[in-house]
Amino acid sequence: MPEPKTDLNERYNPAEVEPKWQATWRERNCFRAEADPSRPKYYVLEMFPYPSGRIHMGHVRNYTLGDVVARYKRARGFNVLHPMGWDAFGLPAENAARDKKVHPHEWTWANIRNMKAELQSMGLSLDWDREFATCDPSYYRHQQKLFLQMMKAGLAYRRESWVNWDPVDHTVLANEQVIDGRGWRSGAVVEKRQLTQWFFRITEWSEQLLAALDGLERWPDRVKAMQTQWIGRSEGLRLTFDLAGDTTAAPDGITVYTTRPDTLFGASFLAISAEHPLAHALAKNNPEIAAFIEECRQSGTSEEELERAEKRGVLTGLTVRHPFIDGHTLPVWVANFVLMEYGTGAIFGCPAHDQRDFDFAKKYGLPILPVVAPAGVDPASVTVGPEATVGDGVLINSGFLDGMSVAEAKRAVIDRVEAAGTGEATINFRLRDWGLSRQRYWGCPIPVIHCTACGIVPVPEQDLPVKLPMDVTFEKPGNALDHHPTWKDVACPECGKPARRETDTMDTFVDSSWYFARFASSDADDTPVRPAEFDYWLPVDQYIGGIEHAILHLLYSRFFTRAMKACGHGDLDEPFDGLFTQGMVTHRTYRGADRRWLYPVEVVRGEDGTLRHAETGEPVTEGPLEKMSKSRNNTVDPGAIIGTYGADTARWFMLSDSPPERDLEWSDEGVKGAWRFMQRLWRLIRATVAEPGHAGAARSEAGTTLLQTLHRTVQDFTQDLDRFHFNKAVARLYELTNAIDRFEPADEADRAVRAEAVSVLVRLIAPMTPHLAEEAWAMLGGAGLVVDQPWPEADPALVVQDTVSIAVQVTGKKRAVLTLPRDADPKDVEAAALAEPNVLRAIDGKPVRKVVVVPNRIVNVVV
RNA sequence: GCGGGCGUGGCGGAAUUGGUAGACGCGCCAGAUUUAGGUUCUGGUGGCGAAAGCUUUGGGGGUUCGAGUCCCUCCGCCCGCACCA
Repeated sequence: MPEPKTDLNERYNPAEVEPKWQATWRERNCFRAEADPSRPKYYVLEMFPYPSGRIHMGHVRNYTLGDVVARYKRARGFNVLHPMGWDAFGLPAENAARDKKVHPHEWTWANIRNMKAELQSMGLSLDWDREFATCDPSYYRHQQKLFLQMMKAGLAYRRESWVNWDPVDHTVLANEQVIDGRGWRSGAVVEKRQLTQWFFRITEWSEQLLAALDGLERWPDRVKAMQTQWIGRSEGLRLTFDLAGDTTAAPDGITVYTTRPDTLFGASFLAISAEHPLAHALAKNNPEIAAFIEECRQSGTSEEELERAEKRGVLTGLTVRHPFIDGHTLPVWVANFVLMEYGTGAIFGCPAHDQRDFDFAKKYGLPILPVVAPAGVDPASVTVGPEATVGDGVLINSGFLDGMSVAEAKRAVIDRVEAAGTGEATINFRLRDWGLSRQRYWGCPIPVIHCTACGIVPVPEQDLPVKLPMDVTFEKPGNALDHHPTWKDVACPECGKPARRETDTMDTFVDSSWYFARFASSDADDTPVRPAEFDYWLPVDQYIGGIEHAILHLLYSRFFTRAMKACGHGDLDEPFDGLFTQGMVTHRTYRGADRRWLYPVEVVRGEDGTLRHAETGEPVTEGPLEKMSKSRNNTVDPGAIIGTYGADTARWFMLSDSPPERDLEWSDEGVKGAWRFMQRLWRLIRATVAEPGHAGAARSEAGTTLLQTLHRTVQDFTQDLDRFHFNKAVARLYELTNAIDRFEPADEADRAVRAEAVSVLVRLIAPMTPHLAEEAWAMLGGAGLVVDQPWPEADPALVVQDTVSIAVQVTGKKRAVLTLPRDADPKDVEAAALAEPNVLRAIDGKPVRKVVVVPNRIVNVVV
């Protein structure tokens, strides 16, 4: 027998093993994907990174999850597409240019080179041949082409509107990019400005974008709920009130939107937004209104301020006629709580049944007339309470509506208004068109030319791409394209006279709205996407990324996919068939004596258990778990972890313990645990290689048990991978490893069983720790590479156990556990249960009223 | 306020349609190996109890032979949206 002791103590060395297998995979083009209609495809995609310079733990988690799926599906026989690229436009490059005097182009490409090397050290099964960066003209020229096609189709257009202006980043932001009144990137309080901007007509598909959410069965409910809310569909009535008396101020009347037409008889005023055109017109001759409008503009829009803000308004002096009550008029107010962006920017107020109208009426002494008697309240004795009542009930004080339910009354009012021709039933959406103009240099140029004679002229296709000029400076704030001395000067393509290029660039979310489609044919020169490859690879079967894109990127991509279809690119509505949103990677935070944030590596735990600074020895206070971020200094560098422990350890730790959709706490102990397991597997594999055994002879009972454990593990592990239960899958491999370790082979046949178990274990673990698996596969003498091995199949005959343990309860309390043959006769099970001394003691001579026998599970004796 | 989700040991977390609560890992305790640290191995580890046993899934109630799981109710936490008419 060989003496393996010294060999066994030899450590697994990832620094040597991992680059070796990465090189082998690369040399053999293992992960190159080719469209092949004869094979089932599987498209795995993780949200592509912004090239900030370094990868962070969030990337490691994201790409580990995706890589497990990609490698697993590959072993299951799918033709897998698993590409990677770079979301490379964006403001940080311009900030770097300003601060470090390096051109955004240089900065970005240097970052890409660095991050690519880091990603490659993770051993991801990526098809790098399809790589592209969105800042490359070979990508954005196609985006410009798509833009022009969308313009032609009426899906991209230019108009003047109120926009969100970020005073720090000096650019406009889309509604989706304003979070609680602040810019999503800069955090600056957003201002309102009136500018002429380019928009995508996302509202074209409001209804479809909402309805199709139902069909996205493999999307998290949370994300669908957020998009539903964002799209914000409501059904109501658009109704025009005519002015009473002099109608010159608004000859066409004032149109309001309401979802409660049933409460029309309870209306006591009309209110228009301070941004309403009528309010602006009236302000010209009414200083009070002008002052109020100015005041409204300056008041904040943050949640907190709105909470405190009082409902306020000024009278316009106008009155309108009630459509159903002859001779009844309502005053018209300008009010601070009416939004111009929603509905028509005007409402009728029914104080009894809307809390805001109620507050407003209280303040200004307006009538509050209840018109809905809540269920269970006598219609004859309805009183005005301290709050508005908003529920269902029976209509009162409402003429022809009296006695109807809310739903019936809504219908009746709509019918009558439509018959009179003063309004119509309307479906209203909260969703606004997507403003895509950005006053920044480092983005995709919008390919149009402004000509004083011809207007807006698209850049002719043969002139694409409109490239960014390289000779730009960033000393002045604002748009470097605008500051460029000559770039914008161009001859009009139509009349040839001097004209001016559009200097706005596209929102970087445009770049990421179709990159997944480009991956299907990233080398296509003449077209954004080649139809055959688009049809074969799309949709993405499994998309993986952070929840922070629940609305932004995921909604824009759904719009873009429809827009591409409308422009003749593919026949697809929904880009992502399955979506998985991972949790964040968190870490403890630490602060030094002067409250400054400390890096985890600066902190040590002393012998007395207290935390101290590693160098200065000053006391350190431990803060809460927070998302890893530079502002908290609680980041851990993936490069350092991979350098010390190897990529497989980092990957294994990412998959262990925490379910992938939840936050994961990064801890040193956890990483060490993962590292120990890598070493343990390594020893097990070496021991097996040293004593492979011979199959054929009759195996021991313990050997059979091990085989059964093995096949059950294959079955359960596979199921866990299918369900994204990676933490449970990891636990099953621990259990299998424990079982193999505990197993003491009695003879050559047993050793062969162990060798078989280890061989299967290596194939199961390969998607998670691919380098170790590859090295082990080679040592075990497996043919070819482990990445090319088919997925192990569980033998149904070996999955079932011969014996089962059955708990025996007496009136619900466990008193004994029986070990019996599987599927034993219930009568025999009952008899065995009633023969247990512990059971008899618990029965204590009382009459047995009933015995419940659940086959192979439990017996409950009721006394 | 509206919408989504959650509450299980010291910690992360397991528990098919209701059927042995606490798998697996981390941490901790004890022992062995090692010159020592580290590594590795063995055993233990929800709580109370010497033990038999009792008790335990945020609190309370219910349905059931049987509830972490279903129903009612209360409490607490997280996430998203929000003057959306």
